[in-house]
Amino acid sequence: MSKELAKTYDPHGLEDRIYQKWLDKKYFHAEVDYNKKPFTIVIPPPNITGQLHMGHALDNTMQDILIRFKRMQGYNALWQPGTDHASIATEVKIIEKLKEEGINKEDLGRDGFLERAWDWKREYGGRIIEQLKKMGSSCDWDRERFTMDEGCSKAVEEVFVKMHEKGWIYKGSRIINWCPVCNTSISDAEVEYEEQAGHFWHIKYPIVGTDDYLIFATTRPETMLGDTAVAVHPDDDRYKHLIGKTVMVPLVNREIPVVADSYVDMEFGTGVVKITPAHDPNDFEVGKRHNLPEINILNDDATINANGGTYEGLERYEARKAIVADLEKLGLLVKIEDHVHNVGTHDRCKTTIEPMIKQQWFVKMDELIKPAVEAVKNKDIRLVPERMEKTYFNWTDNIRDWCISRQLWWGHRIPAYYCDKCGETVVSKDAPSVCPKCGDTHFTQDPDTLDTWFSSALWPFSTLGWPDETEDLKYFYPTDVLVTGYDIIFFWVIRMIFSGFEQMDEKPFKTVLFHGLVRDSQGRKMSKSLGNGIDPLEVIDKYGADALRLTLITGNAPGNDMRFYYERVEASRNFANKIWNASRFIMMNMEGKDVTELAEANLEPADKWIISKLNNLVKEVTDNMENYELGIAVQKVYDFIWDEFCDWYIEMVKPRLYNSDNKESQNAALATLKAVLIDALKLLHPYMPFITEEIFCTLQSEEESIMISNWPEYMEEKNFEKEEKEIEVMKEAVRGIRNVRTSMNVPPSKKAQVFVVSEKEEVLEIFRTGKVFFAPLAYASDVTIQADKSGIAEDAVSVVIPDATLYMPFAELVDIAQEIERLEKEEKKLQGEIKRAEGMLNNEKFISKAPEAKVEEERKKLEQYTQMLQQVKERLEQLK
RNA sequence: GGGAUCUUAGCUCAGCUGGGAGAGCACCUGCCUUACAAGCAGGGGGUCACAGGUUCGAGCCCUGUAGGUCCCACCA
Repeated sequence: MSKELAKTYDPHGLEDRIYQKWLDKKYFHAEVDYNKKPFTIVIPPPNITGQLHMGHALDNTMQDILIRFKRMQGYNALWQPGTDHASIATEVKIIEKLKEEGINKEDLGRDGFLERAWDWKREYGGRIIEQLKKMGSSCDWDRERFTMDEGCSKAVEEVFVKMHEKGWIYKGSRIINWCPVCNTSISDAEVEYEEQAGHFWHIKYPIVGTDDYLIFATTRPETMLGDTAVAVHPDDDRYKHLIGKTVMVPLVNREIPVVADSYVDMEFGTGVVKITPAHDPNDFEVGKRHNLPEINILNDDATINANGGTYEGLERYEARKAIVADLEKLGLLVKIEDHVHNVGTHDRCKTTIEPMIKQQWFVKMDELIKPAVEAVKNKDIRLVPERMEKTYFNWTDNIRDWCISRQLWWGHRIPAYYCDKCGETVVSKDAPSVCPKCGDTHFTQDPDTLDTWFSSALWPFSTLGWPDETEDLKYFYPTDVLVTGYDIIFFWVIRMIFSGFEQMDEKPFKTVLFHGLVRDSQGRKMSKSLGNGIDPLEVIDKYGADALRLTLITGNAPGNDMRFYYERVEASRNFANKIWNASRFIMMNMEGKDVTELAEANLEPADKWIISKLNNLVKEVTDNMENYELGIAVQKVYDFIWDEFCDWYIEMVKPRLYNSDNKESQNAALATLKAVLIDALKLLHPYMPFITEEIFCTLQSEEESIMISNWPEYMEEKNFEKEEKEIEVMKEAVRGIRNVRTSMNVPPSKKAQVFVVSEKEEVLEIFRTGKVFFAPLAYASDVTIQADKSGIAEDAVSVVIPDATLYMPFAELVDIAQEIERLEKEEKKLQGEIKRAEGMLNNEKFISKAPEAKVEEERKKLEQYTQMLQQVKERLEQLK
């Protein structure tokens, strides 16, 4: 007894059942095997705080498609999964949760807090993994990793120590971006600039020893508390004489010099800039050049510190108000202008960041970045789409040292120890026992943790066992493709690349495939605050993972954003239903019959036609997929299955199935149906893994899974050009007849006799062979095939196709005028085509410059249209 | 300020190295034809943003213009 498919397609239950089977069978698991070529993808590790969103759904669908494709092609496919500790994002979440319990992190202390964090990880870290499974992701879950597990931590320490020894990781006092809410430094990449309406305060500082003033404009008047100079351009005639003089900072009464620096733009504002080295990156540079003192006026929470004198304790914006008011009282405020400017905010919490000078750990970038630039430049690493290279180089060309220390608790603690006695710094994997400088044995570890991207940067090799020299590493590294959104090029992609070259002396991956953002139906970013996010799990629940996956891939080109709405999911679901029913139809017809293998000798033209079509499809789809054109590839499979296979082939073959007299013909049809369906399912499997598996296994109960079956291959012997052309003629004839019938409002129930007339014997032969299916498709009561028009009623309706004319004499009188009108339209169309072809062929330059094949093609078309036009004209004359 | 990208059917988008404009949805007409009404058959609808240029030939290549989106820089 063969299994049966349920009557209607319903993904519920089916998908979970199948996924469990795959897990049980260990199909996702990959082991080193030198008999096979490896194909490796490392997952962009989702945050443990995360919930699956559409971005994940797209990202993982793409990866799964590639992995399944390569697995079927015979590669040893490894999809390495895992999660990211996401230091700051997670820490913020945990703090929020603690707040609900009325606890703040300091109450718990570092160890207590970390305990809670690990609890969190255990509780929620697995949630997103379960959600990825719902998508059908064929990750090797036996290899699941976490950026803070033992191995990854070991890798982090190894890199830190190594790079420190090399001098590429250093501790320094530099101006960094400070988030006063998260209370930590952040890297340049984490600063998001946001346009804000602000003001320009025009302020004057008295010039010492004169009654004169220097006027300048600032967007942040409160920083005047930390001013240590004012700067003018050295060539500025207005101010040249003041260089070297001093001005008085009001309110704090500090005398500061007027310095000359070409950083000042003479054209902008008044040409005078106040310099606050401790709170502005540019001023910091100016300060360094002129040896200016750096006065920090802010506490970590962005309140004014003791250096702010009477303003101490005020929050930064309160201080601003107070200072402006006080300046006004002193008559030092000239005017206030509206001013729109970009304000740096922390990408996590949107707080306005505060530039501050702090001791932090940095990664020196200038040398490190070189091989990463080179690799992309010489295409050793391929970015898809190529235009992403511009974004990439834009970053690498302007790179600054990477601030990697964070004043957070959740993360990799910096492996630096300070001698309690002499303060000596020792960087090492393990706590040192004796101070190399003073011999003391007491150390305190650096309290800071590392930027979360520091460990993600090592992900492609740390997950394969590095720093140990594992077999996995030797075999699976470098990985093949990285699939990710273009929004994390700077955060992650670049950092993985330079880390790969530095640690492994080899690129981390050969190709980076970028996708865009999934937006809502109006093109807006899906976000929590807008509440416009569509939950992928809800979509899966309603329509199934296959439908969701197909929706995310169709019509989507690499690197482009896409819009998501339910109508598209429905279309995908409908396609699933289509395949389901076609398969059901085929199985019903196979029921109780011994369908043999395909044997070319028995095949009829229609069989060869569809086999040939499929054969070409295999080639095209494989090519597209190798080129990461996933959207194009699946579109072709969709068209083939729906249009060619279902709407044409199945319909062509029905008469043979229903007529059991000719067993051979029936068997050939069934064998073809089955073979073509199976290969089509295979092509579709990477995109819609569940439904294809279900049908595949039901169709042939001895096969255990489509996901470990062989990817179809193009075969020259399956190319039947002659039959392809023949069937196209038949299709043309059927379409022509259907058109005419519709335009004349003839209902399908009303059959008509059809005469096929052609001077060409081979054309007549095509129709003789295909008569069985031609008749029902063309709603013909009877089909007569002959070389001339004898016996055909004068007023029969005619359809002209290349090399043949079809006639339909209807019993009732046909409206001759209408028929003439229709034929005249046809005539006009053909004349247009002829004119076009003649135009080209009469062009001397076209003949001489266009490729031979193209010219020949046009000649053939011209010939054909001329012949068809003649037919139409004859008919017209006859009717008139 | 620099850069990327988009502008194609009513809507959302494909369109590979230049060689007669496509899909899905929506719309109109006719069909419950024994796989499927989540369907079948047919249909309407596009000076491919605009202006130049290169070419035998441009949706595709080049230049410019307009509008949208995004990234980077951050003139205080």
